[in-house]
Amino acid sequence: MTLTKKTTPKQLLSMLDIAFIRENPELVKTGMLNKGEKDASAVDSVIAKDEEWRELVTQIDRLRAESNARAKEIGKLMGQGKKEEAQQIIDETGKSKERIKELEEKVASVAEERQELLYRIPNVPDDSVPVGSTEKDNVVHSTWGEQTDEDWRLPHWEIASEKKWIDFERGSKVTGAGFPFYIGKMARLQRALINFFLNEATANGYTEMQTPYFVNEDSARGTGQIPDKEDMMYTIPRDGFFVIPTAEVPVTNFHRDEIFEEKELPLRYTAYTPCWRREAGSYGKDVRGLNRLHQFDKVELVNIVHPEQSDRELELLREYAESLLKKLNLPFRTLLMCSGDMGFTQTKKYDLEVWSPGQQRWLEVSSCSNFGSFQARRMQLRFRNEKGKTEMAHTLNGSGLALPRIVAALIEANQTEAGDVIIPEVLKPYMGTDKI
RNA sequence: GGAGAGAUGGCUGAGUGGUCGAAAGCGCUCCCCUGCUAAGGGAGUAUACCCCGAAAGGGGUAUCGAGGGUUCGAAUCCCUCUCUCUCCGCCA
Repeated sequence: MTLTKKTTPKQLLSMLDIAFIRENPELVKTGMLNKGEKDASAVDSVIAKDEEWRELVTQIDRLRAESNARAKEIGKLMGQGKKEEAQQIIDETGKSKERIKELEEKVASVAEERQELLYRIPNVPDDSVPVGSTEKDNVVHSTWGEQTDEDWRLPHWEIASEKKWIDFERGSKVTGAGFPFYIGKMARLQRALINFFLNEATANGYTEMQTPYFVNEDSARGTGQIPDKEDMMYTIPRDGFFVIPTAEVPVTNFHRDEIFEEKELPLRYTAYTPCWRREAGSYGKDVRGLNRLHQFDKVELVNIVHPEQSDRELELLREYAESLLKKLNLPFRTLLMCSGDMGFTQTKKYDLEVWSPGQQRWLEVSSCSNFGSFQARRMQLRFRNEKGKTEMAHTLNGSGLALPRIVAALIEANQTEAGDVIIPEVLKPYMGTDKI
């Protein structure tokens, strides 16, 4: 692994490869429209702007080459003591300097315009992604377990408040809505799930990490939270930090500006962190109980892989996340997200939704995504291929898993009519008890 | 928080205005020699972008923590910022 120095000046940051856009404009436009963008004119604009940029760069490079040659000649003459001849060349040089300066200013502004356009172009969906506009167009990839429907089952917030397991009111007092306290056995259950998920991940080849919970602006940009999802994050303006909305941000940025040897791939990391999300605009039944919080716990999985492996890796990641739900014995379904519902940065995405028998609805507990080279390009995360050339790696991530909705479903699915909650087999060693 | 020192290529580390993208050593790759568990000789070994070329390859520009300035010319001089280390203070 090689650490390169600051290879990501902002004006060079791109998301899709400009060369790829240039060569496949129609493909990129179609992808953009399928993802629900209103128009795809940014594609033509960026190609035109890039053309302009390249012409300017060529001009500047030529002028600089001339200027460098003159400076070298002066150096040589000075060394030989021919001061007058040197002075003659110096006198001739003035004008080209001004011209270069002028062009440099121009190229900087053109580069910025080009970059702005480039940022607006989303990743191209994979061929296997269904074209669609809303969540209704998502395809059910598979389902597992029985979707129970029994009248006596209570929603988790009723059970939890009855048992004094989760205190939303005091959470509101101490911090605000969406910041609950977990108490007693429920705190223990959280800890049990975190340990279970981390142990499963490390047993499956993931390297465990503990990460910073605040990141700087470059990192937020690297994984695409900026400018795409800036409003999702809490900020610490005084120190210029962003509070992480997911461990994906610090973990993926861990290798920013690095070049790997091909044999070092794939890299697999897992990290437990709390996640903070502003969730502006949410309301109603969506935010009831544990359904949507401003702070929640999650174990995240991140893979950095060879481009040829990423399709397969996404399936492995999905199967791994599904295996956790099976071990917890929680019925779920897996959705293949349609083009319009999958987000700006992904090429393909699966959502895992667990069945909530107390609420009679599906709750998303994991999202497994392939980003292709999109994030990698932004972060300059590369490897040296067999020809010795540097190439962008592919990145994937997935939740494995997010806790609150697991807890919700688990409480509701495992409640007995006597009012107990049965602990799933795999969690018993962590809980030290059969039921709570 | 106070005081000081520093930031050069994968690593160590030279270089205080002129053929410096950067000495030397280490590491790594390839070749040669030898033949014995180790050594010797040679060559190569940063990243990004632009131009030419079908390609192989060739030409050019930029980068010595980041940004700006002085100069015909900056790793070297000036300014701002960031980070690291040492000492003091504080602290889980």
